[in-house]
Amino acid sequence: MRSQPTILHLDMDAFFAAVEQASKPSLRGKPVVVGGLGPRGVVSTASYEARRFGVHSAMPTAQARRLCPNAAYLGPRFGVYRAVSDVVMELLHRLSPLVEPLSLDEAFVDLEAGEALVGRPEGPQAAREVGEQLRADIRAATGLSGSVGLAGSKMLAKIASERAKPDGLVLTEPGTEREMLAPLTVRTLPGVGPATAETLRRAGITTVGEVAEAGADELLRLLGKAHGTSVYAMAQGIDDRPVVAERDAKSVSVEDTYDVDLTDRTRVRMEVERLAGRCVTRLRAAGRSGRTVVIKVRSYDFSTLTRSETLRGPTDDPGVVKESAQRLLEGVDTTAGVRLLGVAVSGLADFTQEDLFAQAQAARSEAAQEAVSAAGEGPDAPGAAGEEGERGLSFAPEPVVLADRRWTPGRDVRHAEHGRGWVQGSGVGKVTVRFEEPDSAPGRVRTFSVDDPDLEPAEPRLLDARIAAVLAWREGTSGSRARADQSSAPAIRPKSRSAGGAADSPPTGTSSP
DNA sequence: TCTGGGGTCCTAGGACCC
DNA sequence: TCTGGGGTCCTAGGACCC
Repeated sequence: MRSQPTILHLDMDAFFAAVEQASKPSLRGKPVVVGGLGPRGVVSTASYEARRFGVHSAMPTAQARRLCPNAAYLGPRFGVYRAVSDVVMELLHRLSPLVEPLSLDEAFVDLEAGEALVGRPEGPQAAREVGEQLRADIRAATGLSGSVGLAGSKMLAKIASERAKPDGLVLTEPGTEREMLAPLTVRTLPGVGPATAETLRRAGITTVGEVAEAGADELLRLLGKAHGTSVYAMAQGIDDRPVVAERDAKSVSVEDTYDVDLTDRTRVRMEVERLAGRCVTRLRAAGRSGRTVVIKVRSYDFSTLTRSETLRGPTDDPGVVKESAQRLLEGVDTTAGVRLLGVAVSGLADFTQEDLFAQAQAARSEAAQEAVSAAGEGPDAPGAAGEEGERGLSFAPEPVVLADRRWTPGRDVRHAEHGRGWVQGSGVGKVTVRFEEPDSAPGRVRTFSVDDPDLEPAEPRLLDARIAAVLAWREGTSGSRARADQSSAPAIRPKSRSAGGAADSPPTGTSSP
Protein backbone atom coordinates (compact mmCIF):
# COMPACT_ATOMS: atom_id res chain seq x y z
CA MET A 1 0.00 0.00 0.00
CA ARG A 2 1.30 3.39 -0.91
CA SER A 3 0.80 6.53 1.04
CA GLN A 4 0.12 8.45 -2.16
CA PRO A 5 -2.45 7.64 -4.90
CA THR A 6 0.17 6.93 -7.56
CA ILE A 7 -1.40 3.90 -9.22
CA LEU A 8 -3.64 4.92 -12.07
CA HIS A 9 -6.27 2.73 -13.70
CA LEU A 10 -7.73 3.78 -17.03
CA ASP A 11 -10.90 2.23 -18.38
CA MET A 12 -12.30 3.48 -21.67
CA ASP A 13 -16.07 4.02 -21.60
CA ALA A 14 -18.10 1.45 -23.57
CA PHE A 15 -15.04 1.18 -25.77
CA PHE A 16 -16.09 -0.86 -28.81
CA ALA A 17 -19.48 0.84 -29.01
CA ALA A 18 -17.90 4.28 -28.56
CA VAL A 19 -15.47 3.63 -31.42
CA GLU A 20 -18.41 2.64 -33.62
CA GLN A 21 -20.28 5.81 -32.71
CA ALA A 22 -17.22 7.90 -33.47
CA SER A 23 -16.85 6.12 -36.82
CA LYS A 24 -20.52 6.29 -37.79
CA PRO A 25 -22.11 9.72 -37.31
CA SER A 26 -25.67 8.43 -37.62
CA LEU A 27 -25.16 6.29 -34.48
CA ARG A 28 -24.10 9.05 -32.11
CA GLY A 29 -26.51 9.34 -29.23
CA LYS A 30 -28.24 6.10 -30.28
CA PRO A 31 -28.18 2.63 -28.73
CA VAL A 32 -25.34 0.56 -30.22
CA VAL A 33 -24.50 -3.05 -29.44
CA VAL A 34 -21.26 -4.69 -30.59
CA GLY A 35 -20.92 -8.43 -30.40
CA GLY A 36 -21.54 -11.78 -32.05
CA LEU A 37 -24.47 -11.50 -34.45
CA GLY A 38 -25.11 -15.19 -35.07
CA PRO A 39 -27.73 -17.26 -33.28
CA ARG A 40 -25.27 -18.01 -30.49
CA GLY A 41 -23.59 -14.62 -30.28
CA VAL A 42 -23.14 -12.61 -27.09
CA VAL A 43 -22.77 -8.90 -26.47
CA SER A 44 -19.23 -7.55 -26.22
CA THR A 45 -20.13 -3.95 -25.47
CA ALA A 46 -23.35 -1.96 -25.26
CA SER A 47 -23.36 1.82 -25.53
CA TYR A 48 -24.77 3.70 -22.56
CA GLU A 49 -27.92 4.39 -24.58
CA ALA A 50 -28.41 0.62 -24.97
CA ARG A 51 -27.60 -0.09 -21.32
CA ARG A 52 -30.66 1.91 -20.35
CA PHE A 53 -32.70 -0.90 -21.87
CA GLY A 54 -30.93 -3.47 -19.70
CA VAL A 55 -28.44 -4.64 -22.32
CA HIS A 56 -24.99 -5.48 -20.96
CA SER A 57 -21.88 -7.38 -22.00
CA ALA A 58 -21.90 -11.20 -21.97
CA MET A 59 -25.67 -11.18 -22.53
CA PRO A 60 -26.84 -13.34 -25.46
CA THR A 61 -27.37 -11.04 -28.43
CA ALA A 62 -30.79 -12.59 -29.01
CA GLN A 63 -31.86 -11.44 -25.56
CA ALA A 64 -30.44 -7.98 -26.19
CA ARG A 65 -32.51 -7.75 -29.39
CA ARG A 66 -35.64 -8.45 -27.40
CA LEU A 67 -34.78 -5.79 -24.82
CA CYS A 68 -33.64 -3.17 -27.29
CA PRO A 69 -34.90 -3.95 -30.79
CA ASN A 70 -34.04 -0.51 -32.14
CA ALA A 71 -30.34 -0.58 -31.35
CA ALA A 72 -27.75 -0.93 -34.10
CA TYR A 73 -26.27 -4.44 -33.85
CA LEU A 74 -22.72 -4.51 -35.22
CA GLY A 75 -20.04 -7.15 -35.59
CA PRO A 76 -16.72 -6.18 -33.98
CA ARG A 77 -13.94 -4.51 -36.01
CA PHE A 78 -10.94 -5.48 -33.91
CA GLY A 79 -8.43 -3.91 -36.27
CA VAL A 80 -9.92 -0.48 -35.62
CA TYR A 81 -10.22 -1.02 -31.88
CA ARG A 82 -6.58 -2.11 -31.75
CA ALA A 83 -5.50 0.98 -33.65
CA VAL A 84 -7.34 3.28 -31.26
CA SER A 85 -6.04 1.27 -28.32
CA ASP A 86 -2.47 1.72 -29.52
CA VAL A 87 -2.92 5.48 -29.45
CA VAL A 88 -4.33 5.39 -25.93
CA MET A 89 -1.54 3.11 -24.71
CA GLU A 90 0.97 5.46 -26.25
CA LEU A 91 -0.42 8.30 -24.15
CA LEU A 92 -0.11 6.12 -21.04
CA HIS A 93 3.52 5.41 -21.84
CA ARG A 94 4.21 9.11 -21.72
CA LEU A 95 3.23 9.13 -18.07
CA SER A 96 5.44 6.22 -17.10
CA PRO A 97 7.33 3.34 -18.67
CA LEU A 98 5.47 1.02 -16.32
CA VAL A 99 2.17 0.35 -18.08
CA GLU A 100 0.26 -2.90 -17.63
CA PRO A 101 -2.44 -3.38 -20.28
CA LEU A 102 -5.32 -5.61 -19.17
CA SER A 103 -7.15 -5.53 -22.48
CA LEU A 104 -7.58 -3.20 -25.45
CA ASP A 105 -9.42 -0.65 -23.33
CA GLU A 106 -7.92 -0.96 -19.87
CA ALA A 107 -4.54 -0.53 -18.21
CA PHE A 108 -2.71 0.23 -14.99
CA VAL A 109 0.03 2.86 -14.86
CA ASP A 110 2.57 3.19 -12.06
CA LEU A 111 3.06 6.94 -11.81
CA GLU A 112 5.91 6.56 -9.34
CA ALA A 113 7.99 4.87 -12.00
CA GLY A 114 7.70 7.80 -14.39
CA GLU A 115 8.23 11.50 -14.71
CA ALA A 116 4.61 12.60 -14.76
CA LEU A 117 4.57 13.71 -11.13
CA VAL A 118 7.98 15.36 -11.19
CA GLY A 119 7.87 19.09 -10.66
CA ARG A 120 4.32 19.06 -9.31
CA PRO A 121 3.45 19.92 -5.72
CA GLU A 122 3.38 17.11 -3.17
CA GLY A 123 0.11 15.42 -2.38
CA PRO A 124 -2.86 13.84 -4.10
CA GLN A 125 -3.64 16.95 -6.13
CA ALA A 126 -0.68 16.24 -8.43
CA ALA A 127 -2.01 12.78 -9.30
CA ARG A 128 -5.44 14.23 -9.93
CA GLU A 129 -4.01 16.76 -12.37
CA VAL A 130 -2.11 14.06 -14.23
CA GLY A 131 -5.28 11.99 -14.48
CA GLU A 132 -7.38 14.87 -15.78
CA GLN A 133 -4.71 15.82 -18.30
CA LEU A 134 -4.64 12.22 -19.50
CA ARG A 135 -8.39 12.20 -20.01
CA ALA A 136 -8.19 15.43 -21.96
CA ASP A 137 -5.35 14.06 -24.12
CA ILE A 138 -7.26 10.87 -24.84
CA ARG A 139 -10.28 12.86 -25.89
CA ALA A 140 -8.21 15.15 -28.09
CA ALA A 141 -6.39 12.29 -29.79
CA THR A 142 -9.27 9.84 -30.23
CA GLY A 143 -12.51 11.68 -29.56
CA LEU A 144 -13.36 9.10 -26.90
CA SER A 145 -13.85 9.33 -23.17
CA GLY A 146 -12.08 7.26 -20.58
CA SER A 147 -12.53 7.02 -16.84
CA VAL A 148 -9.63 7.20 -14.43
CA GLY A 149 -9.17 5.78 -10.95
CA LEU A 150 -6.26 6.80 -8.74
CA ALA A 151 -5.32 5.09 -5.50
CA GLY A 152 -2.49 3.52 -3.55
CA SER A 153 -3.07 0.02 -4.94
CA LYS A 154 -4.28 -1.71 -8.07
CA MET A 155 -7.48 -2.96 -6.52
CA LEU A 156 -8.47 0.44 -5.22
CA ALA A 157 -7.52 2.21 -8.42
CA LYS A 158 -9.72 -0.16 -10.35
CA ILE A 159 -12.63 0.26 -7.99
CA ALA A 160 -12.16 4.01 -8.26
CA SER A 161 -12.30 4.01 -12.07
CA GLU A 162 -15.44 1.90 -11.92
CA ARG A 163 -17.06 4.55 -9.71
CA ALA A 164 -15.82 7.28 -12.01
CA LYS A 165 -17.73 5.90 -15.01
CA PRO A 166 -18.69 7.25 -17.37
CA ASP A 167 -16.29 10.01 -18.28
CA GLY A 168 -15.01 10.82 -14.81
CA LEU A 169 -12.13 10.59 -12.36
CA VAL A 170 -12.16 9.30 -8.81
CA LEU A 171 -9.22 9.51 -6.46
CA THR A 172 -9.26 7.42 -3.31
CA GLU A 173 -7.13 8.99 -0.61
CA PRO A 174 -4.97 6.44 1.16
CA GLY A 175 -6.27 5.99 4.69
CA THR A 176 -9.94 6.08 3.72
CA GLU A 177 -10.14 2.77 1.92
CA ARG A 178 -11.48 0.44 4.59
CA GLU A 179 -14.61 2.43 5.29
CA MET A 180 -15.12 2.93 1.58
CA LEU A 181 -14.88 -0.81 0.95
CA ALA A 182 -16.94 -2.09 3.87
CA PRO A 183 -20.46 -1.65 2.46
CA LEU A 184 -19.61 -2.89 -1.06
CA THR A 185 -20.67 -6.32 -2.28
CA VAL A 186 -18.06 -9.08 -2.20
CA ARG A 187 -18.27 -9.19 -6.00
CA THR A 188 -16.30 -5.95 -6.00
CA LEU A 189 -13.17 -7.81 -4.90
CA PRO A 190 -10.91 -9.11 -7.66
CA GLY A 191 -11.15 -12.89 -7.83
CA VAL A 192 -14.66 -13.09 -6.42
CA GLY A 193 -16.96 -14.34 -9.15
CA PRO A 194 -20.35 -16.05 -9.05
CA ALA A 195 -19.06 -19.27 -7.47
CA THR A 196 -17.06 -17.63 -4.69
CA ALA A 197 -19.84 -15.14 -4.00
CA GLU A 198 -22.27 -18.05 -3.57
CA THR A 199 -19.89 -19.87 -1.21
CA LEU A 200 -19.57 -16.71 0.87
CA ARG A 201 -23.31 -16.04 0.80
CA ARG A 202 -24.02 -19.48 2.22
CA ALA A 203 -21.71 -18.55 5.08
CA GLY A 204 -23.71 -15.37 5.61
CA ILE A 205 -21.11 -13.09 4.04
CA THR A 206 -22.28 -10.63 1.39
CA THR A 207 -20.27 -7.45 1.92
CA VAL A 208 -16.57 -6.67 1.93
CA GLY A 209 -16.84 -5.55 5.55
CA GLU A 210 -18.23 -8.95 6.52
CA VAL A 211 -15.29 -10.67 4.82
CA ALA A 212 -12.89 -8.60 6.89
CA GLU A 213 -14.82 -9.34 10.09
CA ALA A 214 -14.99 -13.07 9.41
CA GLY A 215 -11.24 -13.40 9.92
CA ALA A 216 -8.45 -15.21 8.15
CA ASP A 217 -9.18 -18.70 9.52
CA GLU A 218 -12.79 -18.64 8.36
CA LEU A 219 -11.83 -17.44 4.87
CA LEU A 220 -9.15 -20.04 4.44
CA ARG A 221 -11.63 -22.69 5.54
CA LEU A 222 -14.23 -21.49 3.05
CA LEU A 223 -12.05 -20.72 0.04
CA GLY A 224 -8.84 -22.69 0.42
CA LYS A 225 -5.33 -21.45 0.93
CA ALA A 226 -4.42 -19.29 -2.05
CA HIS A 227 -7.86 -17.89 -2.74
CA GLY A 228 -8.80 -17.39 0.91
CA THR A 229 -5.60 -15.55 1.70
CA SER A 230 -5.93 -13.14 -1.20
CA VAL A 231 -9.64 -12.44 -0.73
CA TYR A 232 -9.12 -11.76 2.97
CA ALA A 233 -6.23 -9.38 2.27
CA MET A 234 -8.16 -7.51 -0.43
CA ALA A 235 -11.15 -7.10 1.87
CA GLN A 236 -8.91 -5.21 4.27
CA GLY A 237 -7.68 -3.00 1.48
CA ILE A 238 -4.31 -4.77 1.47
CA ASP A 239 -2.97 -5.22 -2.04
CA ASP A 240 0.72 -5.06 -2.80
CA ARG A 241 0.59 -6.41 -6.34
CA PRO A 242 3.03 -4.46 -8.46
CA VAL A 243 2.23 -2.97 -11.86
CA VAL A 244 3.90 -5.36 -14.32
CA ALA A 245 4.62 -4.40 -17.92
CA GLU A 246 4.87 -6.68 -20.93
CA ARG A 247 4.15 -10.14 -19.69
CA ASP A 248 4.95 -12.93 -22.13
CA ALA A 249 1.95 -14.98 -23.22
CA LYS A 250 1.82 -18.49 -21.77
CA SER A 251 -0.58 -20.02 -24.28
CA VAL A 252 -2.20 -19.37 -27.63
CA SER A 253 -5.68 -20.64 -28.35
CA VAL A 254 -8.37 -20.57 -31.01
CA GLU A 255 -11.94 -21.71 -30.71
CA ASP A 256 -15.18 -21.56 -32.64
CA THR A 257 -18.78 -21.96 -31.59
CA TYR A 258 -20.91 -23.29 -34.44
CA ASP A 259 -24.30 -21.92 -35.35
CA VAL A 260 -25.59 -25.48 -35.46
CA ASP A 261 -24.16 -28.40 -33.48
CA LEU A 262 -21.73 -30.58 -35.44
CA THR A 263 -22.51 -34.30 -35.55
CA ASP A 264 -20.66 -35.50 -38.63
CA ARG A 265 -17.35 -36.94 -37.49
CA THR A 266 -15.59 -36.05 -40.73
CA ARG A 267 -16.66 -32.44 -40.37
CA VAL A 268 -15.46 -32.42 -36.75
CA ARG A 269 -12.04 -33.68 -37.86
CA MET A 270 -11.92 -31.05 -40.58
CA GLU A 271 -12.72 -28.27 -38.12
CA VAL A 272 -10.07 -29.42 -35.66
CA GLU A 273 -7.60 -29.39 -38.53
CA ARG A 274 -8.53 -25.81 -39.44
CA LEU A 275 -8.37 -24.64 -35.84
CA ALA A 276 -4.95 -26.22 -35.36
CA GLY A 277 -3.77 -24.38 -38.47
CA ARG A 278 -5.10 -21.05 -37.24
CA CYS A 279 -3.59 -21.61 -33.82
CA VAL A 280 -0.14 -22.27 -35.27
CA THR A 281 -0.43 -19.25 -37.55
CA ARG A 282 -0.94 -17.08 -34.49
CA LEU A 283 1.81 -18.88 -32.59
CA ARG A 284 4.29 -18.23 -35.38
CA ALA A 285 3.17 -14.65 -35.81
CA ALA A 286 4.13 -14.17 -32.17
CA GLY A 287 7.51 -15.80 -32.84
CA ARG A 288 6.84 -18.58 -30.35
CA SER A 289 6.63 -22.34 -30.24
CA GLY A 290 5.04 -24.64 -27.72
CA ARG A 291 5.24 -28.11 -26.22
CA THR A 292 1.69 -28.93 -25.12
CA VAL A 293 -1.26 -29.26 -27.48
CA VAL A 294 -4.77 -28.99 -26.04
CA ILE A 295 -8.11 -29.59 -27.69
CA LYS A 296 -11.40 -28.43 -26.24
CA VAL A 297 -14.79 -29.90 -27.00
CA ARG A 298 -18.05 -28.39 -25.80
CA SER A 299 -21.08 -30.60 -26.29
CA TYR A 300 -24.66 -29.81 -27.21
CA ASP A 301 -25.47 -29.64 -23.46
CA PHE A 302 -22.63 -27.18 -22.76
CA SER A 303 -20.55 -29.74 -20.92
CA THR A 304 -16.92 -29.10 -21.78
CA LEU A 305 -13.86 -31.30 -21.78
CA THR A 306 -10.21 -30.84 -22.68
CA ARG A 307 -7.58 -33.33 -23.76
CA SER A 308 -3.91 -32.51 -23.89
CA GLU A 309 -0.56 -34.06 -24.68
CA THR A 310 2.94 -32.81 -24.15
CA LEU A 311 5.47 -33.30 -26.92
CA ARG A 312 9.13 -34.09 -26.46
CA GLY A 313 10.11 -30.58 -27.44
CA PRO A 314 8.54 -27.28 -28.50
CA THR A 315 7.20 -27.01 -32.03
CA ASP A 316 5.61 -24.49 -34.32
CA ASP A 317 5.11 -26.99 -37.12
CA PRO A 318 1.49 -26.96 -38.29
CA GLY A 319 1.72 -30.62 -39.30
CA VAL A 320 2.88 -31.70 -35.87
CA VAL A 321 0.18 -29.73 -34.07
CA LYS A 322 -2.53 -30.95 -36.45
CA GLU A 323 -1.52 -34.58 -35.96
CA SER A 324 -1.44 -34.17 -32.22
CA ALA A 325 -4.86 -32.52 -32.20
CA GLN A 326 -6.32 -35.31 -34.33
CA ARG A 327 -4.82 -37.90 -32.01
CA LEU A 328 -6.42 -36.21 -29.03
CA LEU A 329 -9.76 -36.00 -30.85
CA GLU A 330 -9.78 -39.78 -31.43
CA GLY A 331 -10.28 -40.24 -27.70
CA VAL A 332 -13.43 -38.11 -27.59
CA ASP A 333 -16.97 -39.20 -28.40
CA THR A 334 -18.71 -36.49 -30.42
CA THR A 335 -21.73 -38.40 -31.73
CA ALA A 336 -24.25 -36.50 -29.62
CA GLY A 337 -23.30 -33.15 -31.14
CA VAL A 338 -20.62 -30.55 -30.62
CA ARG A 339 -21.26 -26.81 -30.27
CA LEU A 340 -17.66 -25.65 -29.81
CA LEU A 341 -14.21 -26.87 -30.78
CA GLY A 342 -10.92 -25.35 -29.74
CA VAL A 343 -7.19 -25.92 -30.13
CA ALA A 344 -4.53 -24.40 -27.91
CA VAL A 345 -0.76 -24.60 -27.57
CA SER A 346 0.85 -23.95 -24.21
CA GLY A 347 4.24 -24.44 -22.62
CA LEU A 348 5.52 -21.72 -24.91
CA ALA A 349 9.16 -21.25 -25.75
CA ASP A 350 10.88 -18.51 -27.71
CA PHE A 351 12.73 -20.77 -30.10
CA THR A 352 11.97 -23.67 -32.37
CA GLN A 353 13.84 -26.74 -33.41
CA GLU A 354 13.37 -26.42 -37.14
CA ASP A 355 15.95 -24.59 -39.16
CA LEU A 356 15.13 -21.18 -40.50
CA PHE A 357 14.59 -22.24 -44.07
CA ALA A 358 12.07 -24.91 -43.14
CA GLN A 359 10.29 -22.42 -40.94
CA ALA A 360 9.95 -19.85 -43.66
CA GLN A 361 8.74 -22.52 -46.05
CA ALA A 362 6.09 -23.76 -43.67
CA ALA A 363 4.95 -20.25 -42.84
CA ARG A 364 4.38 -19.48 -46.50
CA SER A 365 2.32 -22.55 -47.23
CA GLU A 366 0.38 -22.12 -44.03
CA ALA A 367 -0.45 -18.51 -44.84
CA ALA A 368 -1.59 -19.55 -48.28
CA GLN A 369 -3.78 -22.27 -46.84
CA GLU A 370 -5.29 -19.83 -44.36
CA ALA A 371 -6.10 -17.45 -47.18
CA VAL A 372 -7.83 -20.15 -49.16
CA SER A 373 -9.85 -21.55 -46.31
CA ALA A 374 -10.89 -18.14 -45.02
CA ALA A 375 -11.97 -16.93 -48.42
CA GLY A 376 -13.76 -20.16 -49.27
CA GLU A 377 -15.85 -20.44 -46.14
CA GLY A 378 -19.41 -21.33 -46.93
CA PRO A 379 -22.58 -20.13 -45.22
CA ASP A 380 -22.07 -22.78 -42.58
CA ALA A 381 -19.00 -21.00 -41.27
CA PRO A 382 -18.94 -20.01 -37.62
CA GLY A 383 -21.06 -16.94 -37.25
CA ALA A 384 -18.91 -15.19 -34.71
CA ALA A 385 -17.07 -12.26 -36.12
CA GLY A 386 -13.53 -11.48 -35.11
CA GLU A 387 -11.53 -12.82 -38.00
CA GLU A 388 -10.78 -9.48 -39.51
CA GLY A 389 -7.96 -7.54 -38.04
CA GLU A 390 -6.85 -10.45 -35.96
CA ARG A 391 -3.31 -9.77 -36.94
CA GLY A 392 -3.04 -6.11 -36.14
CA LEU A 393 -4.21 -3.06 -37.88
CA SER A 394 -2.94 -3.36 -41.39
CA PHE A 395 -3.14 -0.21 -43.43
CA ALA A 396 -2.01 -2.28 -46.34
CA PRO A 397 -5.10 -4.03 -47.63
CA GLU A 398 -5.35 -7.60 -46.48
CA PRO A 399 -6.50 -9.60 -49.48
CA VAL A 400 -7.84 -12.36 -47.29
CA VAL A 401 -10.17 -10.01 -45.50
CA LEU A 402 -11.27 -8.01 -48.51
CA ALA A 403 -11.99 -11.07 -50.62
CA ASP A 404 -14.58 -12.07 -48.08
CA ARG A 405 -17.95 -10.81 -49.28
CA ARG A 406 -19.92 -11.52 -46.14
CA TRP A 407 -21.90 -8.39 -45.42
CA THR A 408 -21.66 -8.32 -41.66
CA PRO A 409 -23.42 -5.30 -40.16
CA GLY A 410 -20.88 -2.63 -39.26
CA ARG A 411 -18.42 -3.62 -41.98
CA ASP A 412 -16.77 -0.96 -44.12
CA VAL A 413 -17.65 -0.90 -47.80
CA ARG A 414 -17.13 1.22 -50.86
CA HIS A 415 -19.54 1.74 -53.73
CA ALA A 416 -18.26 2.79 -57.12
CA GLU A 417 -20.82 5.58 -57.38
CA HIS A 418 -21.81 6.45 -53.79
CA GLY A 419 -18.42 6.20 -52.09
CA ARG A 420 -17.63 4.93 -48.61
CA GLY A 421 -20.10 3.60 -46.09
CA TRP A 422 -20.92 0.70 -43.84
CA VAL A 423 -23.26 -2.26 -43.89
CA GLN A 424 -26.42 -1.59 -41.97
CA GLY A 425 -28.02 -4.94 -42.63
CA SER A 426 -28.45 -7.72 -45.13
CA GLY A 427 -30.79 -10.54 -46.01
CA VAL A 428 -32.79 -12.12 -48.83
CA GLY A 429 -30.11 -11.27 -51.35
CA LYS A 430 -30.00 -7.58 -50.45
CA VAL A 431 -27.53 -5.48 -48.51
CA THR A 432 -28.33 -2.08 -47.02
CA VAL A 433 -25.53 0.46 -46.78
CA ARG A 434 -25.32 3.79 -45.01
CA PHE A 435 -22.99 6.18 -46.80
CA GLU A 436 -21.09 8.18 -44.22
CA GLU A 437 -17.62 8.51 -42.74
CA PRO A 438 -16.24 9.50 -39.35
CA ASP A 439 -16.05 13.18 -40.21
CA SER A 440 -19.06 13.45 -42.52
CA ALA A 441 -22.62 14.38 -41.69
CA PRO A 442 -25.00 11.48 -40.97
CA GLY A 443 -25.41 9.71 -44.29
CA ARG A 444 -28.15 8.28 -46.46
CA VAL A 445 -29.14 4.66 -46.81
CA ARG A 446 -29.31 2.67 -50.04
CA THR A 447 -30.00 -0.98 -50.80
CA PHE A 448 -28.17 -3.17 -53.30
CA SER A 449 -28.04 -6.74 -54.44
CA VAL A 450 -25.47 -8.71 -52.43
CA ASP A 451 -23.55 -9.47 -55.60
CA ASP A 452 -23.63 -5.94 -56.99
CA PRO A 453 -20.22 -5.59 -58.66
CA ASP A 454 -20.07 -1.90 -57.74
CA LEU A 455 -20.09 -2.77 -54.05
CA GLU A 456 -16.97 -4.04 -52.34
CA PRO A 457 -15.54 -4.44 -48.85
CA ALA A 458 -13.16 -1.63 -47.85
CA GLU A 459 -10.43 -0.97 -45.34
CA PRO A 460 -11.70 0.78 -42.24
CA ARG A 461 -11.05 4.50 -42.00
CA LEU A 462 -9.57 5.60 -38.75
CA LEU A 463 -11.29 8.17 -36.65
CA ASP A 464 -8.79 10.88 -37.06
CA ALA A 465 -5.77 11.77 -39.12
CA ARG A 466 -3.66 12.09 -35.99
CA ILE A 467 -4.26 8.45 -35.17
CA ALA A 468 -2.92 7.48 -38.54
CA ALA A 469 0.13 9.65 -37.88
CA VAL A 470 0.90 7.99 -34.58
CA LEU A 471 0.44 4.56 -36.01
CA ALA A 472 2.58 5.26 -39.03
CA TRP A 473 5.29 6.38 -36.67
CA ARG A 474 4.91 3.26 -34.55
CA GLU A 475 5.05 0.97 -37.56
CA GLY A 476 8.15 2.72 -38.80
CA THR A 477 9.97 2.15 -35.53
CA SER A 478 12.24 -0.86 -35.59
CA GLY A 479 10.24 -4.00 -34.96
CA SER A 480 6.54 -4.30 -34.35
CA ARG A 481 6.86 -4.30 -30.60
CA ALA A 482 9.14 -1.30 -30.43
CA ARG A 483 8.31 0.72 -27.39
CA ALA A 484 8.48 4.45 -27.33
CA ASP A 485 11.39 6.10 -25.78
CA GLN A 486 9.64 9.00 -24.16
CA SER A 487 11.80 11.58 -25.81
CA SER A 488 11.45 10.24 -29.33
CA ALA A 489 7.69 9.86 -29.30
CA PRO A 490 5.92 12.23 -31.64
CA ALA A 491 3.59 14.74 -30.10
CA ILE A 492 0.06 13.79 -30.98
CA ARG A 493 -1.84 16.48 -29.24
CA PRO A 494 -3.58 18.81 -31.65
CA LYS A 495 -1.56 21.84 -30.66
CA SER A 496 1.81 20.40 -31.34
CA ARG A 497 1.25 17.89 -34.10
CA SER A 498 1.40 18.44 -37.76
CA ALA A 499 0.38 15.16 -39.26
CA GLY A 500 1.74 15.04 -42.75
CA GLY A 501 -0.76 16.14 -45.34
CA ALA A 502 -3.81 16.00 -43.14
CA ALA A 503 -2.49 18.06 -40.29
CA ASP A 504 -5.29 20.38 -39.50
CA SER A 505 -8.43 18.33 -39.51
CA PRO A 506 -10.23 19.06 -36.26
CA PRO A 507 -10.50 16.30 -33.70
CA THR A 508 -13.68 14.29 -34.08
CA GLY A 509 -13.76 14.33 -30.33
CA THR A 510 -15.39 17.67 -29.82
CA SER A 511 -18.82 16.17 -30.43
CA SER A 512 -18.07 12.71 -29.15
CA PRO A 513 -20.33 10.30 -27.25
C1' DT B 1 -32.82 -18.41 -30.60
C1' DC B 2 -29.23 -19.54 -23.62
C1' DT B 3 -24.76 -19.10 -22.51
C1' DG B 4 -18.26 -15.82 -27.33
C1' DG B 5 -13.34 -15.88 -27.47
C1' DG B 6 -8.98 -15.01 -25.59
C1' DG B 7 -6.52 -15.55 -21.70
C1' DT B 8 -4.60 -16.50 -16.40
C1' DC B 9 -4.15 -19.01 -12.14
C1' DC B 10 -5.18 -22.78 -8.85
C1' DT B 11 -6.10 -27.58 -7.35
C1' DA B 12 -5.70 -32.43 -7.19
C1' DG B 13 -4.32 -37.01 -8.37
C1' DG B 14 -1.03 -40.14 -10.43
C1' DA B 15 3.53 -41.13 -12.37
C1' DC B 16 8.10 -41.05 -11.58
C1' DC B 17 12.47 -40.15 -9.34
C1' DC B 18 15.55 -39.77 -5.44
C1' DT C 1 10.83 -56.48 -0.06
C1' DC C 2 5.28 -54.45 3.23
C1' DT C 3 6.59 -49.39 3.33
C1' DG C 4 8.44 -43.18 3.76
C1' DG C 5 8.43 -38.63 2.16
C1' DG C 6 9.40 -34.90 -0.97
C1' DG C 7 9.76 -32.74 -5.48
C1' DT C 8 8.47 -32.27 -10.22
C1' DC C 9 5.92 -33.17 -14.33
C1' DC C 10 1.68 -34.17 -16.60
C1' DT C 11 -3.33 -34.17 -17.16
C1' DA C 12 -8.08 -32.49 -16.31
C1' DG C 13 -11.16 -29.41 -14.59
C1' DG C 14 -12.85 -25.12 -12.71
C1' DA C 15 -13.04 -20.21 -11.39
C1' DC C 16 -12.25 -15.85 -12.93
C1' DC C 17 -11.23 -11.69 -15.92
C1' DC C 18 -12.06 -8.57 -19.95
